[in-house]
Amino acid sequence: MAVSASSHATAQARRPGGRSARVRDAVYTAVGELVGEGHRDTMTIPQVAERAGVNPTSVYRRWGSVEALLSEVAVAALTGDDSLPDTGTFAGDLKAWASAIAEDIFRPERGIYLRALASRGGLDGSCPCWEHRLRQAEKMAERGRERGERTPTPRQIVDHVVAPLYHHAVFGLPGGAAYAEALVADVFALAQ
Amino acid sequence: MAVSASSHATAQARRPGGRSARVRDAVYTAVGELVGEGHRDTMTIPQVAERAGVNPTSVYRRWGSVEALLSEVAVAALTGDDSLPDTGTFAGDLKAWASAIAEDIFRPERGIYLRALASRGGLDGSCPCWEHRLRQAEKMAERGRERGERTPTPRQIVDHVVAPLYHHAVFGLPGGAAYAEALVADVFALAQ
DNA sequence: GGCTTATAGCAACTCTCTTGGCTTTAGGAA
DNA sequence: TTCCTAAAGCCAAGAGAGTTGCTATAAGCC
Repeated sequence: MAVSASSHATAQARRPGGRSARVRDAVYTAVGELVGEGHRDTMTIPQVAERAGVNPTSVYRRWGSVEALLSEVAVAALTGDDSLPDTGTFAGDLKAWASAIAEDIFRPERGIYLRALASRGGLDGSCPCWEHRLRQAEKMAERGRERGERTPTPRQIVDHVVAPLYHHAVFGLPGGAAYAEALVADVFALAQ
Repeated sequence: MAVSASSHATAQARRPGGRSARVRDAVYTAVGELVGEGHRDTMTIPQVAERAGVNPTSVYRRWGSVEALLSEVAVAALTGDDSLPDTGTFAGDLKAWASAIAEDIFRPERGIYLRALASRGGLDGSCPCWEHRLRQAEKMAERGRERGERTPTPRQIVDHVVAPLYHHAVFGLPGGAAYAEALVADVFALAQ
């Protein structure tokens, strides 16, 4: 899946539809397409620029390097809208959430984006998608507690469910629904 | 710390001391030095070759790209000898082991190697250092069980201690002794 | 409607990575 | 010792990435 031209999750568009915004969208889309077609390793700025119908100079000036560009696109793609499941129980939510994450990040393209982010050490010493997951975990746990359920802490949830999943995805280790379930089962034991 | 010239953990030296081995060691050392001096991002093959006193062509032919070279050096560095603690109890072993890992991988250079490995998705779909950690976990758990202690499974140990540590190291998230201890405490709860 | 400024486009140039063909060297075997 | 072969060294050409100074354009504002 290419990154949609309308996903400007990170860049603060002064005015959507302005020239800068159009260029950025075209570039994001081009990157998404190239990655999707498996040219991640050979991708260069002139190439991206050509496909985006944009002058290479513009890309050089705005992003500087393929790595910087890629990780920006990665953040946009990885922090895109995903809804939090609401099954009525914390157990059900966590299970659904974990398997949704697993299904998402073990797709080849997601792996590429994840690795692009990883290879730069997140982004400025922190990782947007990690924060994102932490917030989701907080919300899930809070909902559970409001219902009177015992839940692990948000930190435990991300450390013991999200981190192993991401780790496996990043390092190309096997991972899938069964793996996610095992992790969830473990983390439940913590709340008992 | 530069990678020692005598660490050929990966390459199968036909005969240590042969010309190929010398070249490889010189190149490994050069990479280690350059990384240590903070030139990871600007490092090129001609640069490595020059510092190693080796012809660039040789490096191109043997490794093909900086990324491939770097990840090979990374594997050598990351799977180097580290001894398993033996404190007499599983709890002690695990605690010591986790904090040793944390202390190791949160050093900047280790992070670089880890990321180099991550950015290529491990190495051929699996990650040598992960296997390494799994084997260590197996050994620790086995020793504990032989003493009649209750232990988490090796899979639980790596998933819930090693994975979060590595994940934080790779993505530049904060992590240290306190973090490692929290993880260990969690994983103990699993064995109760 | 005209002005200001940030940003994109353009064109020419440099630079060095990368590759291919060939020669030379040195390990390992007979 | 002598030969065989895999791997390293050397040289030279080319290709394409990346840069820079300048101009043109169009948002945003008075």
